[in-house]
Amino acid sequence: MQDSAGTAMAASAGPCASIPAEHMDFIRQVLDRVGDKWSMLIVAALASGPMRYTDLQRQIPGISQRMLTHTLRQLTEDGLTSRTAYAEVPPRVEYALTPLGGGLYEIVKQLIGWAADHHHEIRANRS
Amino acid sequence: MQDSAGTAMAASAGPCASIPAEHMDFIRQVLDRVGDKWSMLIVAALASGPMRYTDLQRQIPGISQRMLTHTLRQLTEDGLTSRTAYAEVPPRVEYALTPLGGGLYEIVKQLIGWAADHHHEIRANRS
DNA sequence: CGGAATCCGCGGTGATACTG
DNA sequence: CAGTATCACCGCGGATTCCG
Repeated sequence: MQDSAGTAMAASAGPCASIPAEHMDFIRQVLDRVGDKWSMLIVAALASGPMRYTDLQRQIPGISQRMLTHTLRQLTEDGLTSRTAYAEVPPRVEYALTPLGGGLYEIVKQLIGWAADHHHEIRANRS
Repeated sequence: MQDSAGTAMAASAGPCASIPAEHMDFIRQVLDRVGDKWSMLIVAALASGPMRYTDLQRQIPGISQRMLTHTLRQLTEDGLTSRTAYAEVPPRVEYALTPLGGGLYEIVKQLIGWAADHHHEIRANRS
């Protein structure tokens, strides 16, 4: 189990520093899912509560219908989000974070926080 | 602003649930960098200490020279890694995590830990 | 309203060969 | 050893149109 605020990881070639070849596989899979263009944004948007399709579209500027549908389906297939369709008129579909997706959001939240804290340093280094 | 339904996140004190439009931009930039195919893997590999070019190639199975060079350059441009060339024969170049990169690794480490903990659930959901 | 289907460009990615 | 250069692929992702 990895310490939450690891201090001296450089000292030991521990469990995470050198990634075992067996772990590489699913790490890559998770990274590919999480690291695609929209997944994290959707997870972050859903963290404030269930949302409808068009709400997500408004919440995430620039996302196309194709990518919203596609990413939502992938996330739902992986059990990170849930899809609930109400057989009404007009039709209504709500997407929500599952407990699993909520766990991922905890990581995403930190990544977003880190980005907010350090993006100016990164920008400065780029110039 | 006359929002129709989404008053929930407008008043929420949540740090990240509703991402302000101004933040979207650099969040996307960080995600694009961090979420590409190899960056996190290189950061994780470098967390155990400085490494040479060929060491990284051995450590990260499947990465091509092109992508290793390319990603390393991007990371170095952003100040996440440092490049030190020793003018010797044979030439030796060492890459290392900067403090900024070390901070990112703390997040990456948690993401890897999360992946290790839950990848079996994700796999089960996919079937 | 909530999608599905189609077309298509761009760039991320790998393979290979060459260089200092 | 540590790259650079060039080519070619293919699939991500946007725009548009149509369906239940």
